[in-house]
Amino acid sequence: MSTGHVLLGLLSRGQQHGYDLKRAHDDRFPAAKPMAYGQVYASLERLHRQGFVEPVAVQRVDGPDRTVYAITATGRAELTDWIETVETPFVHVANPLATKVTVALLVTDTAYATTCLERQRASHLDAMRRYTRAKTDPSLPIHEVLAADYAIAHLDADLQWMESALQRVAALGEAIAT
Amino acid sequence: MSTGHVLLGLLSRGQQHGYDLKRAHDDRFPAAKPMAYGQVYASLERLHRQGFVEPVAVQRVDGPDRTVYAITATGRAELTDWIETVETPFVHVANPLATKVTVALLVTDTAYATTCLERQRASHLDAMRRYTRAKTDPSLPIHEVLAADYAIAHLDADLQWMESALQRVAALGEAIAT
DNA sequence: CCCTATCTATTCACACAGTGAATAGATCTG
DNA sequence: CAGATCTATTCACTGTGTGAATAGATAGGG
Repeated sequence: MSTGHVLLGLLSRGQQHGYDLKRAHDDRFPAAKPMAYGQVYASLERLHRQGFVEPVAVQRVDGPDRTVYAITATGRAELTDWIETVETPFVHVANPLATKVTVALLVTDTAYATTCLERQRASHLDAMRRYTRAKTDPSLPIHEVLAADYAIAHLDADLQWMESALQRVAALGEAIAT
Repeated sequence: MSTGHVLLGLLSRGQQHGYDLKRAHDDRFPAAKPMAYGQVYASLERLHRQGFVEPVAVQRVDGPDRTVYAITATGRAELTDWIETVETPFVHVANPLATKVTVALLVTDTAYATTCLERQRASHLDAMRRYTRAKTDPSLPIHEVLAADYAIAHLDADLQWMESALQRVAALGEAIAT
């Protein structure tokens, strides 16, 4: 539950209510997808149920009620634990490109799968160019630079995989036909 | 709904019931996470509700009832549509490594975040070595080869990103402190 | 002055995705 | 013939996320 941990991280800097948490998130993680309000309150409820977070006040200032939450000692422990845990990459390799190629081979033939892969490669190359160009802007904030770095590196990884896959589509097709 | 499309793909080869679909999936996607039975039946129900799939028979041969499903014309259309749709990569860049680094910087300081990143790097290097070694086995089935290729390419991408990030942790920390 | 638009803050109903255990008939094996 | 195993499905539950609805407060414009 990454969103939960992100909220805990934000709360570690001081108590806040849901609305502000959403805005703090979108502010501090500008490259990430904006958090929906519903998501924030649902996550807070889960965190509360787990004892990681506690409502400390209900204020009514300039508007509707706001419930202010604070991180608990347990929550802090959970948070540092999460930060210190090394993410184990790829227990099972979830490869959406391979999934689609395999399904394409199930449904039709090698030529078709090849075409789809090639179109996907073109799209990736295009995205790659966009991110590379974006990075030339010297005023780009650091978050965006790192986001672009990440995108470029992984687009390149996908491209490498697609090259490798294109060379083996025929063999894959045979493996599937049997 | 990738699982739904995979099921449609399997059904495009001929009608089947849930139990066999699960086994066909695990067979044809050996690198993927095995599908839980519950997931299969739930997905079939969703596909049915959407008109992509239809129960065509209830057999009772050598055991309990089995409901056989077949793909519909609509389902076939949906399937080829999905296959032909190019996946748009990274509308929003979801970068779990960056998320954790940012949260680490919110909670503590640059040195701490650096340590976490370095440990993550070590773990990635280790995984990289494992997959590289696995690939030396000449009898490795093609699915596994492609899975290893994918894993290696993306582990490398992560490693590249981590190098880049390590050089900028200080700057990131400052951006966050403000 | 009041009407509407906007901002603040939360809630609700809903959908999808996935897990683990339960159920239950049939067959095999000692 | 008792228990294990295989076949096939269902159930209750959790987590995650979306979009719309609700509702109070305030600011600006005709």
